[in-house]
Amino acid sequence: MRDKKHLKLSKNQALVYEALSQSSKPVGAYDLLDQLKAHGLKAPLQIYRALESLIELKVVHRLESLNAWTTCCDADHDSAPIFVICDDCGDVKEHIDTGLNRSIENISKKSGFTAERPIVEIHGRCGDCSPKTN
Amino acid sequence: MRDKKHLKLSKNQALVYEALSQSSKPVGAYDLLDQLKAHGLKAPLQIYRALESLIELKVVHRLESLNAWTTCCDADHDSAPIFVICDDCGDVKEHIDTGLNRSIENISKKSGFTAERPIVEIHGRCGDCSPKTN
DNA sequence: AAAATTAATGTTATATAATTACATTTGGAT
DNA sequence: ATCCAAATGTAATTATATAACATTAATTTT
Repeated sequence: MRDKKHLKLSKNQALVYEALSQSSKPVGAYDLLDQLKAHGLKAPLQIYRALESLIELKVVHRLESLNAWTTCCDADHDSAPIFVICDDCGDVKEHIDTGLNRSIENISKKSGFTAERPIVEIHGRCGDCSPKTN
Repeated sequence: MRDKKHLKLSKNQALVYEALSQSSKPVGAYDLLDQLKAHGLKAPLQIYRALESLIELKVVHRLESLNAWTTCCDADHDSAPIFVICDDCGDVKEHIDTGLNRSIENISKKSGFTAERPIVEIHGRCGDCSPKTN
């Protein structure tokens, strides 16, 4: 999102967005709640609602395979976000790949399907965590 | 998996696999439990354990974005299973696509990543459920 | 500025999904 | 027959997410 800086977020949205921004890794809803209790938040729903609107605004993504959320990279988001997840160190990187997007379109077209929310989460080992070493 | 027929499954594994086979859609763990109570199963863990081993055997997949499981199609499973999910009628189809697999490999290679468990779940509308109609 | 509307919040309770811990049984290998 | 690994049984608990209802804040319309 180009104008993350210019977004006017509500109090809870801003708190949740801040917390996600400051984490190097995706964060779960209850972890967010724990952190934000210091700021007066008390109930899971406050977190879930903030996350929902941040996703709507396209500044946050949910990682389905982790039950966790992360801030969006700055890329064009008509295209599918691709997450590469190291199961060893927990590092997660967001990618954009035109080839993969084309494949999704091809697969959809072939079957008369309309892709609206493509989920791509690639689990494995990052370069720093040598594969097959646990 | 080519020899699904020749798999020797344990009692609980067979029950869960049967139940999944007979469903046209992915099924949740507690739904499976409800169905299989008639056959004597009583606790969630019996379901989760059976599912775990069936995944190990590569005859069942978990759909991360649905918290549900489905039987594997017959395709080659060195490649990533791709699920196309209609959010209207709930229909789910498994695809194999060499292009998409190549993309995953490319993305991985570029960043020194080793892909071990690629998750691709494309949500949208199938041909029968006209898009933008809800 | 008052009224109307929409978006966001607060709180409690509940629903849904998955795992931990511990004890026991079964099936196949040696 | 003994051993070992895999599978099972059961209860309790943890983790994740939503429903329901009441209230407040912000924005738009008049």
